[in-house]
Amino acid sequence: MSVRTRFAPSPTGFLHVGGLRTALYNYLLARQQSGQYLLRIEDTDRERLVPGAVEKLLEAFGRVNLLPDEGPRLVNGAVEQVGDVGPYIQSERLPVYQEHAKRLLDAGAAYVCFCSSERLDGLRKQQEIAKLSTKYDRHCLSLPADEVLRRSAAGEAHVLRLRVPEGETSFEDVIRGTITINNAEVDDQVLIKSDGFPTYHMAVVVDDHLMKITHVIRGEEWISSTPKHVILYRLFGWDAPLFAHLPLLLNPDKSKLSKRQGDVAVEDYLAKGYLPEALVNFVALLGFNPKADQEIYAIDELIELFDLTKINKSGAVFDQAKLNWMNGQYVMKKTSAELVALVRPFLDAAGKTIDAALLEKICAIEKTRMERLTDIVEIVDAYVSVPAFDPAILVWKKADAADSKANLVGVRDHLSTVEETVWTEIGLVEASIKAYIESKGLSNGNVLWPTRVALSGRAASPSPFELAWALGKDETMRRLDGAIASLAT
RNA sequence: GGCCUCAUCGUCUAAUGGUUAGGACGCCAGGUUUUCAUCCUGGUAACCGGGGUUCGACUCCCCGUGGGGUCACCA
Repeated sequence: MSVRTRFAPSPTGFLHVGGLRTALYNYLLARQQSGQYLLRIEDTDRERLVPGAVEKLLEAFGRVNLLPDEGPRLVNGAVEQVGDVGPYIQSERLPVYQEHAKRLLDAGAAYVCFCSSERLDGLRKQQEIAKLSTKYDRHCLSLPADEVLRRSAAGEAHVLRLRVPEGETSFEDVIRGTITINNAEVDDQVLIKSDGFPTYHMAVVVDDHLMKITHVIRGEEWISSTPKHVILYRLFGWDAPLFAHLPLLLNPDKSKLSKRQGDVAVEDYLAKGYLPEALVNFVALLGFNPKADQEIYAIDELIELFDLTKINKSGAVFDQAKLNWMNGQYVMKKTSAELVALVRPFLDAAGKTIDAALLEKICAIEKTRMERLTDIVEIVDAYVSVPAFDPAILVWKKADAADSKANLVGVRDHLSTVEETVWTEIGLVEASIKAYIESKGLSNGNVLWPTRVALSGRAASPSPFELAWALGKDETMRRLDGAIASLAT
């Protein structure tokens, strides 16, 4: 039997980083086993519908390269669905749930309940005061069939509840082993709401079975409701899939990762200049460790090495500092041309226009200094025009103003006579300046420090060779002249 | 509170009865360099507590403690 996994989010309008990891693991397993990975939209809560949410979700999946094999897909901006077991959007599957609900009802495995939310609230309150577990009291369990018929025919609001059988329920979790719970702890869960929509518990079981899902990989918060699902599988006479409940992603204070303490949406991270592949790599290692001594993994490696049984049981703090480092690793590995393309949108957004050739040179030079793509916005300024700076920083710690000025003049004069081809390569600029220094019997520091500051306007910057190469002859000369003029003698 | 669940450096993790408890991020120090970044070297820092089992426990069992999840006509 072919492995089929699925990611089944409720459409909130963005992709949570925890969701990204869940989707990723589903994807990795499916790819590794040559199976299918599908996306299902769980939009059975009409009150929380977010317009355009599915489109946004698919767009995010596209950007992180985790588009599903089956399910909704974006075609020219519109949502279409591909696959043989659709529809993949639950609100389009109502008849399916109704039909299965009827099966349960006919078999006596579920019952109609007319209790108002007021009564339920009151009941819950009483149980809390009495320190009892808050469960439905089966008030409507034994309603006569004719009364049920009469009241529902009269249009009285009602729901369908699962009749939890006696005994205990256990299931295998690939990550955690056997989990057992006494059915007395399980509530008579609502299966079909009064608006005719199924609850998550009903829909997830019916859909996972009908969609032939073999592995349910989802967050740890679902463990406690899994017994309900297992009971439903049994009542339907179906085999349950394998369950794998992933550890939670945590805030630095170990609470469940939340918006309050930073960004949680993949879209936010991309907007902040993180690369999709870095984000995927980072998130893959939160709760999973393929090799123990390797941090950077290409997606193909992850596919090859992924192993559900190696997933950790405890929650993982989402550590921004390590994400930053990892992103920097990925940025460094980009070619300058790739970086130009990646960085452009951020410059555009900041309203900065810059010559393509210059930008590519900047990328080549600044790559190792960039942690996020947005860093480019600041970096670029110093190349477009010299930042204002205190002439005092032109003076190297082991020299004085007169020496710095003399050396700047010397470098300027030397560069003004140099062949044009020298400006085409960093190495040639370097060789030329170093040959000049040697020929005059000067020291590197005395010459290079002021030259570099003159070109960058900053105490810390790339080397003067890189700067001169990037800036070109004219701008280099202009900056040297400016620095010389600023050093009054 | 009931139920479920988890527990190795600050953080992400390796170790599946015998290791000086390893790696990575961060931090610190040194090297290279005109400076910064990169790079290289080194350092800092952990088995939650108590009982067992065993010749021997981070590893197995029990209890405790602490954390988390969940107790909706939300997913």
